[in-house]
Amino acid sequence: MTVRERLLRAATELIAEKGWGAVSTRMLADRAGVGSGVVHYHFHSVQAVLVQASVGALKSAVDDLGHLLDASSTPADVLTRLLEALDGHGGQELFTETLLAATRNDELRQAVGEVLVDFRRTLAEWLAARDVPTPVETAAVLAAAVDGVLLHRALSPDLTSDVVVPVLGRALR
Amino acid sequence: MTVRERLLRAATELIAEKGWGAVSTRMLADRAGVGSGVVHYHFHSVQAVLVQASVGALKSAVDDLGHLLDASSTPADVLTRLLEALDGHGGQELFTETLLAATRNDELRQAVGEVLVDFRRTLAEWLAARDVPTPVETAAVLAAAVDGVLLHRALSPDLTSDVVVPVLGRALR
DNA sequence: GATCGTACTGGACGATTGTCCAAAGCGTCT
DNA sequence: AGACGCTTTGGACAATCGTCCAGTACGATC
Repeated sequence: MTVRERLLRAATELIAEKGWGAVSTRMLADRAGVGSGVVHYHFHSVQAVLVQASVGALKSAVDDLGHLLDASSTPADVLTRLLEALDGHGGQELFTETLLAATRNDELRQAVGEVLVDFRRTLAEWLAARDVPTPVETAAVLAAAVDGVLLHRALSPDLTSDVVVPVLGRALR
Repeated sequence: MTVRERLLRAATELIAEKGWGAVSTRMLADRAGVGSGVVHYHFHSVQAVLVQASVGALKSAVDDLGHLLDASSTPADVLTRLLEALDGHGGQELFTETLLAATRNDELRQAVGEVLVDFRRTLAEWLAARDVPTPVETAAVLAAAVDGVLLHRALSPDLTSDVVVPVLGRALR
């Protein structure tokens, strides 16, 4: 793994652990096992590291979600896999932190917006092919609802797939 | 308004604007229109201001939501009002930031957890009285879904109540 | 009018921040 | 061997951070 990749990896970990606003140059360098100056050699600012790392993680997660949809047959199936996949893929905090940071950073907002539109379109097509009513609107709300569930799950672990899937499943009929 | 109250108000504004980790002593004092030393006169740390302010805002929002439930008759009605109320009540960012911070602060986690349990119980009772299936689980998922919608709405303003209510409404039948 | 306690100010303190840079390490080519 | 370019290091720099504290302002009490 190159130093650049190690820095991006460190960024995704630290955003989830400490929060977007609490990640510093030296934290990144320490976690990546390099000197502190190397951060500004590969990136032109700390914010740039965070943006590239979080957008990269978001894109790779949405890619996985695309493959996941192909392998799913029922709405309950896709909900279960969706929750599992996002949970594993860097943790819920990373995505929430990124969405929140996108609220305050125009460049990030645009990049995240594109990824989100892409995901909603893929999901809407899947829903439409299975005759779910109002697929476009349902996909948009579903994406948001899943994010909310991941966030709440961090505080109340009893919000398992067993609880979530039947309820959200009712919205997919 | 007392200086203490002005500081708490400033804290809720700044958490939403800048993010939990980016609120500083002098920011708080400036926004409240007081000298910088006064923060540690009324509170024993900056974190304490943020915790008290965010928990207070959360409690008052949940209180309003309780009254709101009394005035609502249909599930679609309660969804619409819920989204409106939370949107106005300090903005979506404040609540998301608070939930995220609760992930990293034990004292805050406990306080937020209690408020959340309280809200879910109230909502579950309302749902049960209207014969919505699995009211407890539905209330938990609904609370999470609404939070997710508010977060996504910050990035894609097209996620209006007109779009959200019909979809989530399907989960309440 | 002197004294007292509460509320508040503004600056000091050491630690940490983002950014930049001179120097050094190191493989490749002449 | 020498020169070159890419990568990395560790420290310098001003700015800002959280916290603390000596000193001031002011109404209430004696």
